Amino acid sequence: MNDSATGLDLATLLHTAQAAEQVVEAKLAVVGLSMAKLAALRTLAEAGESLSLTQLAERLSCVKSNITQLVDRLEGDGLVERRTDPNDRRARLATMTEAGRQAWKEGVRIQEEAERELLQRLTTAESKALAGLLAKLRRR
Amino acid sequence: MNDSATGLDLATLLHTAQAAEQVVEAKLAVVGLSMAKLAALRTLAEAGESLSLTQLAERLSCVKSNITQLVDRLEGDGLVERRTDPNDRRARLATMTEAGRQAWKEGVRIQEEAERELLQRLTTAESKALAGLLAKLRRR
DNA sequence: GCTGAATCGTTCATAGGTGAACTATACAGC
DNA sequence: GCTGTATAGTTCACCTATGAACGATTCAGC
Repeated sequence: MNDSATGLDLATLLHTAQAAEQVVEAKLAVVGLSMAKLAALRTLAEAGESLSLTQLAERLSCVKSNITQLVDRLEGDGLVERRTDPNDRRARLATMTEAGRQAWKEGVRIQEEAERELLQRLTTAESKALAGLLAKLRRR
Repeated sequence: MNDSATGLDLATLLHTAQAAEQVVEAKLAVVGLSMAKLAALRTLAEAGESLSLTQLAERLSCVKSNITQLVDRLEGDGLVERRTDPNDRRARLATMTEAGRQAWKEGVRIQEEAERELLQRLTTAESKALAGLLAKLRRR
């Protein structure tokens, strides 16, 4: 309706991102994962050690109550365990189980494949251009 | 982690869209609206008449159960009313109230202003380029 | 050592989204 | 006219996300 001069609006950006997300989400669902769960597993894997729920919340850029629920679901799936922190009795440490490590590897494989497939539609130059434009939108 | 050659990944696209959405969402929240609510009001306004919940679901590209809840909230806010359809006793027609029409106008104003502010960071040529790249990603 | 402020995780209410199951109604074909 | 199937909307269970309030700890400063 607006900006007919440029052809770009927020709805387009949102819709494109959402569509891309749903493609990946659907592929991950086959192995019982979601992008939220995979992001948590990846964070734990990259940390190389257990993380408190607060650390997890910081690294995933979300609030603590969200992590409480996400770890509940991951624990229900047997991918993560809550352990007590010997140094701080307030804290709970999220620890990946062996099943969690397997799910993480499989999930990363699926996600990277889906991503490659999606970005294949753009040439290298186009990908660079898109990355630059998105960075400009994100600034500040 | 991957595609270091292009600098683009799905996370970047998702994050950019999400950040832009939150900016608009925050401004709409000031007048008690959200993008979901505004989209429903806009759809009713553009239709120029009452729409069944199924029609609303189709035009908003979401499932019926979502519309049930969204209209519940809009009705709670006094922006929309559920009326009976004289031609089909199964259907309920979502009708904008006068308050809904006011909220729609105000919401559109806020959203367009936020959008203009955001897209100001790009030149006209860049906007066109971005629109084209997004369309390429969306195709199929 | 005690006390008050900060931090940790949980719970709750709210918001937005999905899909499956259900009731009520409409309608085509016999 | 009846019957079976399709459609309309709701409810429910689930997932993801936020923010406020809360009990349990920790810890700085006195």
